[in-house]
Amino acid sequence: MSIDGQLPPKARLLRAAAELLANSGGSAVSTRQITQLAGVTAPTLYHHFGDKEGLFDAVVAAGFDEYVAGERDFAPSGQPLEDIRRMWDNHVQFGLKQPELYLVMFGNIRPESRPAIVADAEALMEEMLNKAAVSGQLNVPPKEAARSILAANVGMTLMLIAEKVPERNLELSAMTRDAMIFAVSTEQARDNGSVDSGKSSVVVAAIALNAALQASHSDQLSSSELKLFLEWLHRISNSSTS
Amino acid sequence: MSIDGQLPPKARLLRAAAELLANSGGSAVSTRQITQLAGVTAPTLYHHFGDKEGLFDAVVAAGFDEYVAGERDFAPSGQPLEDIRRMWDNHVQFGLKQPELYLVMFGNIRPESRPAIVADAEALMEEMLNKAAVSGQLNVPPKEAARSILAANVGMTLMLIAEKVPERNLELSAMTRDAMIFAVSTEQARDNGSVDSGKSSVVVAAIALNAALQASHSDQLSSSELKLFLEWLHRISNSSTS
DNA sequence: TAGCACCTATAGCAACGCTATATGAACTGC
DNA sequence: GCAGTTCATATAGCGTTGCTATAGGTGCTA
Repeated sequence: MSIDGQLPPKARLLRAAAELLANSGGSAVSTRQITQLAGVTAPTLYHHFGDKEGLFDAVVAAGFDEYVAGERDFAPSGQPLEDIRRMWDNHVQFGLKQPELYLVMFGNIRPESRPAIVADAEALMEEMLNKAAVSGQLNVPPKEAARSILAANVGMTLMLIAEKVPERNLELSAMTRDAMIFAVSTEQARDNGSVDSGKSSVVVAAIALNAALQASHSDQLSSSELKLFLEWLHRISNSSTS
Repeated sequence: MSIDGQLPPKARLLRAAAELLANSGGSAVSTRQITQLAGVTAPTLYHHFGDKEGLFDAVVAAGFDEYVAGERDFAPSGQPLEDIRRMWDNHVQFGLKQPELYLVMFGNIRPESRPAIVADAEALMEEMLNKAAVSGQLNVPPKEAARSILAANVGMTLMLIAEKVPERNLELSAMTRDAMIFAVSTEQARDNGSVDSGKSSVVVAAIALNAALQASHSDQLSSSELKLFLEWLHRISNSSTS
């Protein structure tokens, strides 16, 4: 009933915490449980991780690597918006496969305090959306698009986790996913065509140019010029989120 | 430093819990804090509410009444989908105005366990969507639509709560809201028209009829006939969430 | 061999949720 | 008017929680 295998105590603590978390069924996990399973006494935990939250952060960081690996594996299909769809589904699958870990990562909301991991996940999605923006497929600045899509993605995943397994309806996720992607994409990026979103082409072009410049680190302008130029573009881009 | 006013201990406990919750800033609130502020000893709490969660449930129930009151005040505009928009905004405003209470209500997710309050909020939205479905404005069964919209609504609200006040961007909420409503509505319900969702008119009609029958408790069919009929309609309706 | 980090254990603190038990107050039936 | 019952609150304390002051052991370098 303990984790051995000649591993150093730090690794044993991490493994014990992850294992207890995965099998906790949602109820709390105590430091005493963790240290006992790791075959270690209390102060060892605090020596290596500072406090309980530090340990959980470390577990989360490991979980995030796995999460990112899943996101990146699917990435380059050449169609950025298609990649966003896969990202969404991968996010949901990650949450349903490891609900307790997911809840620690994305379900621990506190007012005015964004966990680092959420910012990372958002950056990952923004990076992908940037490619869509460069090719003029985005109706909205990538940052805002990423934030909205991820919020809906997290909300949907949390709802699915809260539901009993046989009642989980992944079609709801698919519908919401497509609705969000549709909302942020330009008409030429859509299959069904013929929707006038009311956004002028200059705004779309500004969004695309903004994204392209940030991605390419162009040398054709001095850094101060570039800074001003980017700020100007940023203002135009943001005026699109009416 | 205590709540008096000749109120009975039960009411004082409720008020103390709500006040501490509102000012906790996200950190945990202990039963000892609550009972001390209420001017009462520990067993009194357990006599009236069973346990800590029971007390919080009672606080949440009171908060939910306030939430429902806000939702219902805005309700009957004659345009159900417009009412859904207001519902969404009201939900977000409620969350931003009382973030701690909101987090207890909607942020306490545990695997395979849906809090009663979520089901209530969903029923409230489903009720409203039913009106839209009756008039043929819904592309998707009301239950599924309510679940999806609410999931996105909660996700967006949680994201906004986690952001620092000056950085909260309500336009993201508006965009996501419109995207969700757009996704579940039929073409004739949309302002921009001319989008073919690929749903056949018979499916939309089935959804509308299904909603109308459930709302009216029609007497024109026997209960066994009605049951079979509803099941049949339900199957057609659900085939629309492709 | 001496000294020095590094790591782990012994023992225990304050705070937590909760409860077994007892006492007072209010109502009920005769 | 009084005993019996029920409701409501208090005293005191249990077991568990996250965390730490302190000390001892281990392996490396000088």
